[in-house]
Amino acid sequence: MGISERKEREKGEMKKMITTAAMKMFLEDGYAKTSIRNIADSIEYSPGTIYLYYKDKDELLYEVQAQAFLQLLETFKTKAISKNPIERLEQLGKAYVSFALENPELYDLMFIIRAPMNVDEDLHKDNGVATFNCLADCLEECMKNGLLIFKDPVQAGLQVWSMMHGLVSLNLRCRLKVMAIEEESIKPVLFKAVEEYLDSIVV
Amino acid sequence: MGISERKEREKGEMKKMITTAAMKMFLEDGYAKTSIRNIADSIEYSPGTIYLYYKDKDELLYEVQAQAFLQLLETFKTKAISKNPIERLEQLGKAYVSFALENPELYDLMFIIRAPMNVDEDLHKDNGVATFNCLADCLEECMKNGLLIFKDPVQAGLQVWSMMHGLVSLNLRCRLKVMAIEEESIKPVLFKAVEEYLDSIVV
DNA sequence: CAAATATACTGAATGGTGTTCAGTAAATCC
DNA sequence: GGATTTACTGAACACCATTCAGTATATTTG
Repeated sequence: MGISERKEREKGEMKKMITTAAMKMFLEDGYAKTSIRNIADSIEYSPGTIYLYYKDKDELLYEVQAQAFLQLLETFKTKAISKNPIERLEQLGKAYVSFALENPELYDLMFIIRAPMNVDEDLHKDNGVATFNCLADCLEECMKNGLLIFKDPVQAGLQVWSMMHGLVSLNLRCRLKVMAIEEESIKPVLFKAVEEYLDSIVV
Repeated sequence: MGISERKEREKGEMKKMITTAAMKMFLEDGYAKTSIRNIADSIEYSPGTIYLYYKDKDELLYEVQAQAFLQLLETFKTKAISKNPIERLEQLGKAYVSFALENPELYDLMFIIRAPMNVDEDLHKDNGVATFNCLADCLEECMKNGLLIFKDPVQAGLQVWSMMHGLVSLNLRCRLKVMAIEEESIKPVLFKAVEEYLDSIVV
């Protein structure tokens, strides 16, 4: 019967409505300053209704994080298209840094809360994994052709991602202030860092 | 007259009493779960009293952060003592990673909140700067002797710090899960990363 | 079709939060 | 010794996340 299907669909639409409003408000006002009440207000439902669709505020955040990782994955797919794996690696790195610079609040959201993939064994649709694999695959292709200094693919992924994440997260937390880098030169400085670093890991 | 001096001293003692309790509770229960009321309770004063010494909860955090940076600086000074700047660089890197692994809550506290040094022009006693300079000085000495691949000292500091921060912060936010690194091998894997990376930047 | 049930939603209530401020009591000053 | 400054209190304010008895609508059953 079509009724249960319609119900399912309506449930999905409601969840989307909530997450869309939540994402908008998280980005505009920050996670901490966005209350369930505010979200409920903005979609014209009572606060209790949100709890019929999401266990708590954290679960709402996880949903938004999943969407954010998907967004980053999309960026990778459109910006890192070179057939040459080394070139593609640079495209990935710059896409990552650009993403963080252009969506600082979103990037922050993706890394605020500890253990967002803590449902552990659960088959939590993990966009984070898919996004990381985009990088891992590229590194693997580079290494297969002996183009990188790494011997261990785990180390390769760890080090490259750490460098990218380190660059953008130190910037987002304003820790670059201690290096006296002026605001307007941040982007070129970070891009230079990506280029120099990637140059330093090709054989 | 000695009265105002005693008052000054007592004020300082009170501030220390508050920050000590705050640090303890931030580390035990986390920043978000620690309330001004809880802190007041633990030192047996009323909530209002805390506001006579600190403007708000954030200012309390900044104080704790300053102390944490001082603590990291101390770690650097005791663990990075080699005369050889390249050796010292490795000691610094490992000290940094160890510090984060051994004090995860503290490290988190140092990088949770956006713009902690946002009093800007104010001569906010900046332990963060002093700590970073420890690294910057070491890098400068290496570069002066032509031991590193870097040409620009700013890039050197940025890249090295980014790698260290990236490694430990991805770990703290449980983002290493996507690489399927087992819990017990995290420390050796991170140390290996530090060694490999530093090897890759010496000429 | 009507009664029974299931679903979707409400909004007040609970027990918290950061922060303020009138009031009080003690210490210091004149 | 009276006036004033200082240190502190704790109730009050405006929020917060979350829960849950109650209601109204939709669906199913007899």
